[in-house]
Amino acid sequence: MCEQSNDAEHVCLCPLEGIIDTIGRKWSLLVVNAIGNRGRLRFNQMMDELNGISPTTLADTLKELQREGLIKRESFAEIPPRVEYSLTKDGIQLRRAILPLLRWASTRSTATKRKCATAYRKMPAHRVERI
Amino acid sequence: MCEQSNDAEHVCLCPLEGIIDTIGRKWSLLVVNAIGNRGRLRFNQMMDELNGISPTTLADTLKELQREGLIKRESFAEIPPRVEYSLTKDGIQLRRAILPLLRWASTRSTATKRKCATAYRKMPAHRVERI
DNA sequence: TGTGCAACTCCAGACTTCATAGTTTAAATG
DNA sequence: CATTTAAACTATGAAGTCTGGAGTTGCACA
Repeated sequence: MCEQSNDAEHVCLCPLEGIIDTIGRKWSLLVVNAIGNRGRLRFNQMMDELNGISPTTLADTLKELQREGLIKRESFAEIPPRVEYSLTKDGIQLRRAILPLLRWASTRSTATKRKCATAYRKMPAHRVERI
Repeated sequence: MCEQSNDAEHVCLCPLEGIIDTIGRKWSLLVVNAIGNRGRLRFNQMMDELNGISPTTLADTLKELQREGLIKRESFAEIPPRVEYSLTKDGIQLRRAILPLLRWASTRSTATKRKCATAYRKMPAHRVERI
């Protein structure tokens, strides 16, 4: 624990202690990115975008992100009911911090696998880049 | 699956499909950063730096990162045996891509919790920044 | 009456992580 | 000669997380 350490050279990683259980979840960062991608997103839209996530996990992840103040949930009293998720200020900053990681993942994937290459060429840059 | 989609507008996240099981692990990114932080690191050094990880998890994570070509393992025939881990070229790029995320985590942590503030002030910048 | 939508919840089984204890090897120590 | 030490793990059993699919709720619309 760094609060007990008096070694000035010690590299303390404990800023992550509070947040690791949130952003360490398998899908957290991708959920944040997906929401930031579109501005606002609904549950089933996320299910479509995040290929492979289960509704249970998505629900858990959304609750956790909301608890940490990274996303905002708004529900509208309509029939059928509608719920929209968007990023908070903190969430927007997190999303900005994730972008290099996602770019790394894309370049790696296209370099090593060559799958989805055409789909990528088709995709307008602002879809990935814009906040 | 994006390879079957002919919708040019569809935002495809499948570059992540191959890598999500690796970087989606709870400690993967922190392990990569810890190694990059120091250049090369040994098992027990990582156990010290990554506060909270268990040896089982660390071993699994290292194997997975190695399998994906992100880190390199070198063992020396000494007594007691010594093993050192370092980043590959790919790993170095990944680490670069992670830095904004870690910086976000630090600012958030100091802003919201005010723990470890002195420890952070003590820490020389190059310990976090250098590759 | 019946179908459909939206946002979930529930469940069982699989996978991941946790904490702690133990293994291996041989030099160094008592 | 017996014990200790050190590093890098492995073993174990329990707890937490993820998966995939089915079910829930409430009301509009056919």
